[in-house]
Amino acid sequence: MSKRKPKLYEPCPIARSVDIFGDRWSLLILRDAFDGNRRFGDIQRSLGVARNILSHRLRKLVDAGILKMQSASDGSAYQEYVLTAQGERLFPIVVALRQWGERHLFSCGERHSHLLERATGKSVPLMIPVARDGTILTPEAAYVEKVI
Amino acid sequence: MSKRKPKLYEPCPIARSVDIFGDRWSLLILRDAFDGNRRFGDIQRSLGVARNILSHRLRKLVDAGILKMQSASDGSAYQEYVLTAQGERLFPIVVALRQWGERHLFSCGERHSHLLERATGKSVPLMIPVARDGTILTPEAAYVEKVI
DNA sequence: CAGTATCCCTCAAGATACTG
DNA sequence: CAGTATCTTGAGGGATACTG
Repeated sequence: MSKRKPKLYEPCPIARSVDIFGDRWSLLILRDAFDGNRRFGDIQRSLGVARNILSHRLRKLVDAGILKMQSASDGSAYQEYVLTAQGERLFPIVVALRQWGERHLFSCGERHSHLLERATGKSVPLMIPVARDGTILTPEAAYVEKVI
Repeated sequence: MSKRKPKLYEPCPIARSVDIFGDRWSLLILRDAFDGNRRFGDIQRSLGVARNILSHRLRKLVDAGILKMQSASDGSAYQEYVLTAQGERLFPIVVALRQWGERHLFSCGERHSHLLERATGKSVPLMIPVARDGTILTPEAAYVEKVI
């Protein structure tokens, strides 16, 4: 990601999203946030990322309104990084990514982590786009209306 | 993404997904694929990406089983890049990304593209994770079972 | 048109030392 | 512990010329 174009006016929501998460670590930081990892050091150890990089990414996510800093809940003097309301709404993306990965990125006997419901202990149902009439929305049944 | 750790055994599906799309262009290429953009040159112009980079990304996506090359449908001698079945299952991720971006990355009067249903011309309902009992699955109601 | 090859440059990322 | 500062490296990316 160098020598980037100015990125003047980007009318595609996906393009703007990629501007925020389109790197090696941001989505993993968000995964950790949903898993309840709030402290700098915990995230750093969990990801194995260099601390200066983590510092940059956290700042970027805070600036984007996805995370916020607040005083640590355990009374220590330090800060925690927690999801904002806007950040919590990334849950569908994280779930969709995880479900796709669970299905397609592991060979048959290979073990991997699972997303489960706390209430039942069973796997979360596959998330699928639904149309207004309640049927499954296939890619062909949707289209993107471009702005002029 | 330099000096990467060997990435020996990565048990998290999101981490593996990020290994595939965790860059500036792959998600945009997939967006274009869902929009029906199949030709190298069309994608290149659409994204404004350098051709050598696009070449690399396309190969990576083909290697990952997300895209496949096939002869052009218009009878020309060239190839097209189209989604595989596995690639089509990325639709939820692309939709979730787009919906989140539509909602959070544009200021009030700012125009942006919209995802619509072909049948009705209306916007696609917001995709939300649902639990087995049919209720909305909140982040707190789910957890990740790690492998040992 | 659809790429590949080459060159160059920037910056993400890593390692480590340092500060409050 | 939670970062910041500094240095280094190399991969990602851009531009362009070239080939089938």
